Amino acid sequence: MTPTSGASAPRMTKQRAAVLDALSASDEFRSAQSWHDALRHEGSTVGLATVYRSLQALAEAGEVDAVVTDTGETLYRRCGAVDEHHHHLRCRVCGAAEDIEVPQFEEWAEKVAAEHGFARIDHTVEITGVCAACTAKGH
Amino acid sequence: MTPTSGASAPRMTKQRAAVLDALSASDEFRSAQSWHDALRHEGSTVGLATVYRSLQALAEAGEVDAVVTDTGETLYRRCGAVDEHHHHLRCRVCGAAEDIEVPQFEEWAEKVAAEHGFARIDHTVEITGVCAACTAKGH
DNA sequence: CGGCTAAATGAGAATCATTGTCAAACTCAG
DNA sequence: CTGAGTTTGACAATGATTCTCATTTAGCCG
Repeated sequence: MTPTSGASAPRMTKQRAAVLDALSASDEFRSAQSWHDALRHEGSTVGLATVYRSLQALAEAGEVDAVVTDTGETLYRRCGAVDEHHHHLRCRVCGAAEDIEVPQFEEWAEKVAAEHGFARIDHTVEITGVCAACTAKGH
Repeated sequence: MTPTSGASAPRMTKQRAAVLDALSASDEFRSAQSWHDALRHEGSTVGLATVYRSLQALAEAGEVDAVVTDTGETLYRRCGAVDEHHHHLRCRVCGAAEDIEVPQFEEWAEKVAAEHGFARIDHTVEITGVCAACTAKGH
């Protein structure tokens, strides 16, 4: 247990590296299963469970964004800018996503939460709609 | 199909009434399964599938709020005020929720979406934290 | 550098919430 | 009251995610 040392870093295995690599190669939101497919197509033999484990670990470490869709699927994406928390505008037809910024939202959230006695705040802001291309197709 | 008539109102069966009733008796966020349990304890014989169907219908009709937790479970709660769209501040330890209002958020969302060419906007704003009571307990 | 031990992996079974199926029960219009 | 079309309920099916466990591997020790 070595209680004196801090949190131990996870081992760097080739499959964990592969997941990290795949994430870095694209900045789309994709499900764990989808990332797994991508890895398989690149010739990797990673198991689905391993992809899930890696993704979860990365999400906890704050290195990837994780959003839960309304169907219960969890989507992951490399978190480009660690320096600033941002939000998303997602097309509910084609899935395309764009980053957006919500000015003053963080401060506002902190303030309201404090007023209600809440601590350790976290928040989710997702805006969904139908993008121009999909609207043109009649959606 | 009767294309001339508008959307037909769903039939009012005793099980649908029971679901509505249960929802009205409490304003907590609970899962479909949890509501089903509650109904069974009240002596109702509603089936789980029926509870799911009713809850979905109500959510689509805007009569109940539905939020998806980070574990993929969908929680439902009677929506007190139909007149205004509101958001929630939820304790991630004990589940308590309070309604909050986000001034100008709707307009802001519309504007940003329009700038990106998106239409038919919808949004989710959830703030989670640890409430005073739970913080006191060491969480 | 070779060995060792605990952590990580992979294949598939298991789990959980939710949805689909279909015959039987029920609502509502006439 | 009666018929036609909905809705229901029991249970199977699905789909995503997690667990199990024997096997492999990373990283440390000598």
